Amino acid sequence: MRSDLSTTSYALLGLLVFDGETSSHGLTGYELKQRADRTLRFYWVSPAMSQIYTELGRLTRDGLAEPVDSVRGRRTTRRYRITGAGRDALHDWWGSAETEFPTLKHPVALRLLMAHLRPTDDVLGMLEAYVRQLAIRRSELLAVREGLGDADTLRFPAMVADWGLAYYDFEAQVVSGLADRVRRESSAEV
Amino acid sequence: MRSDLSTTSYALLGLLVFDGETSSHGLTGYELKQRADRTLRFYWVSPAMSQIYTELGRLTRDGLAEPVDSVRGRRTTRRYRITGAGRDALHDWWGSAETEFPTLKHPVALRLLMAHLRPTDDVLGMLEAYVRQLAIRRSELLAVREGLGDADTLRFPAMVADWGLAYYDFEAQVVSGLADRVRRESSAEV
DNA sequence: TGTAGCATGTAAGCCGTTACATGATTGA
DNA sequence: TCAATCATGTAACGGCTTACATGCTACA
Repeated sequence: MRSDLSTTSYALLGLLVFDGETSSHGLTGYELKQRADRTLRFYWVSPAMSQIYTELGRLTRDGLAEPVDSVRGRRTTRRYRITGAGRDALHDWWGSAETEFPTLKHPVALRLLMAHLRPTDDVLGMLEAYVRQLAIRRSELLAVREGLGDADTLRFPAMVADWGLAYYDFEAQVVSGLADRVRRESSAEV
Repeated sequence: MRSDLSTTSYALLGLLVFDGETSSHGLTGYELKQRADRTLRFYWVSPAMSQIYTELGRLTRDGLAEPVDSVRGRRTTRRYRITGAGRDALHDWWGSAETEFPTLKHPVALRLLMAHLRPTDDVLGMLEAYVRQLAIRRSELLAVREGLGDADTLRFPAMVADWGLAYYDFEAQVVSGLADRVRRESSAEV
């Protein structure tokens, strides 16, 4: 019953709580990974499969989730549901632990910092590649957003998705501007 | 001479290359940590002291940095400089390894996702606390930006800092908007 | 019949943190 | 003289990834 979980544990518990509200009979580890890939990925992390199973084991040990084995053919799959204790733990975590400041690991910014090491074309190439990646991410997130619709139960996930879309737009705009700045300053030289 | 370093290693090597360009006699681990706190922190991570020393040991073993012991009083401090091989390794890394997409760990977004678990005031309190933290971060980064000035040698670090400032402004604006949305939607209920 | 996707786990190992341990120097 | 800051490291451990291992099911 000891509950001193990592934030990632609570994130997974959060996915289980949403599932619990739609009267399903729970999620397999595999399904949980898919949900994480669709949502958590954009503003937290999507843990590896092995990590998912490890966390489900821990949540079960702590009584925060419960497994139900269901047999289908000669195969037994294990579905997990959040428990009452799990709901309580999630609720408490939300309110108690102070909310840490976001952590950003930004390889593009890191490389740009040292861009004087490389010719201008390399720098522009990297920035343009990032803008292309942003467009892909944005379209993936847009699909998620559209899947959420305007249902009241999903208003907060929808807000988070909107936030993410705005963020990708912001990044694309800033990076395009930086690329212009690099182009201008390099042609001004000689 | 084996060089298969983590991105954090290259980030530190990047700090050493900047230092090398200003004809200093190198940096101590302690000073390197201070530089990381002023710059890397905002878009990568600022490693723990113990990590800094570990990385410096590795860079030295690989011939990418070299230590120079200087005695002052009864105290010997060890200053590190980047080597030619270190410069080459950094240059190669910049161009070779494909630039990964940024990773965001955003506890505010994560909590907002599950905001239906808590009363409106808790949600607003969290969002407002984040806006306050953003203002503090912004002012810290602004001080860094002003310290960079308009020198041509520091134009890329300046670009990155400008980007960061714009990002903090974006976040503050979006989160304020979300708070308004939460307020409106909660007063509309009953 | 074969392959892609569903499904579940263990083992090894990296990266990074906190805790621990130690001591010198500077300045109030 | 006392506290803050400078300075350097080791040990233990947590979180997470990749690699490894295994097998079922649906469908082309």
